[in-house]
Amino acid sequence: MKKTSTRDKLIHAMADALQRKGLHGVGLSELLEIAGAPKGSLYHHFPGGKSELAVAAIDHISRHIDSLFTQLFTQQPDPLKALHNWLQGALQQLENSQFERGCPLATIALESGPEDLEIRAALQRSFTAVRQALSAQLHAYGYPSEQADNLAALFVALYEGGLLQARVAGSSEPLKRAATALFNLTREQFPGGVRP
Amino acid sequence: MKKTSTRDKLIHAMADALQRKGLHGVGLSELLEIAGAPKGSLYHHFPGGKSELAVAAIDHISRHIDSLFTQLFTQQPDPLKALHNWLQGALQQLENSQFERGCPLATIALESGPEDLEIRAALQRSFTAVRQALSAQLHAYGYPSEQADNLAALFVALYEGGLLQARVAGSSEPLKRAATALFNLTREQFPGGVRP
DNA sequence: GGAAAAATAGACCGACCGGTCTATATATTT
DNA sequence: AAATATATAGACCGGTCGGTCTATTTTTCC
Repeated sequence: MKKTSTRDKLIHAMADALQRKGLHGVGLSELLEIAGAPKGSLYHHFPGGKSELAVAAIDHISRHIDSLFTQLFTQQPDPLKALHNWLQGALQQLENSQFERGCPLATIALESGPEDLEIRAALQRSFTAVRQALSAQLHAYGYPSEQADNLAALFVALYEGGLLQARVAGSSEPLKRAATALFNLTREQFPGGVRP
Repeated sequence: MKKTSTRDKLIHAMADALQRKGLHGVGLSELLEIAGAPKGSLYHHFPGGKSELAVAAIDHISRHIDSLFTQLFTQQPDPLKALHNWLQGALQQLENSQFERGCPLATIALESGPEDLEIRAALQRSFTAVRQALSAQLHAYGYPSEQADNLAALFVALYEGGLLQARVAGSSEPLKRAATALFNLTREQFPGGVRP
């Protein structure tokens, strides 16, 4: 009862490859083998070829992050604790994959140039959405919207920069340390001002 | 009176390419054209080919960062202010290049897999050195060494994650916001405990 | 100035890249 | 069942990839 369409298998294969090695790091042949599809299918579903598939994968990943967030913030109403869980999950995934699976969008974000218009647009949409979702939660928690925006950007930076460092180090330590530093700092400051 | 050796021109071309497009984003032909060197010279100076050149470029970049740090921390004894200047400089460079030049090591850090042994080792050395240099400054400023290590990792994450977000956004805003958030937080906490 | 070493030069190579094209099979619709 | 989309299949292509190899020039050193 496998219902996954060829199209979805291609998107999934690309998404996985993006997380592991980035866009330039995967060849079409590898992608097709993983997806179990012939070349004709790829260009039938994605006439734009590799980059159109990449855009579809980015959008897919973006939706996934979205649903992950709503889940996290529902389970844990305190957004700072929810963010802590988010980082924990990402770290878990990184460790379970021998430090291969970091942020699924970071690599292509750095690989892509200004000439890759649609890829860039998709990435921009996704990152903006993440920051907004995060900021909204912080704002609802009590942070003034300006501070919430700033803190959202900082948490995304912690996620990206922390995963990158952990990947290079082959150890979770850098991310854990960075997260500890930030959470210690936030613990001493509450939305309205100083701790009661 | 141009004294730059072919070897150095190759390293420089590679370093620039790594910052702009990463390792897989550049071809040897492009590298050679920029450096104004023939293929024979490349394989004379770097028998290991592209990846050996990449390692040399990483080491070069690492030394550059080192000297930049000593300069920054000499000009500005307060390490937090020095770090602020560091981020400002990186942002300047990003803006001046139409958001093409981010961290020179980040892209290859995400592209490289566990099979790229020497590249990984070079990256690991470099990132570890950066965190250590930074932590030492914070420690000398008064932070207990544990906290200094944590804060160092957080600042590197801010740099990496902030530049990545700014690059994707085509705007300095995300990095500025993240930096503002972090500096506001640190301003309220001093090494020994709470502000006097 | 002549031998040896270092560096430059670029033709050449097989492998693989992303992409196109035609043919066949499978649903879908009438 | 016939007709028509839709999807699968993979041979094929030109271009570029990183890398090798031989020949020549330049520098170094005695």
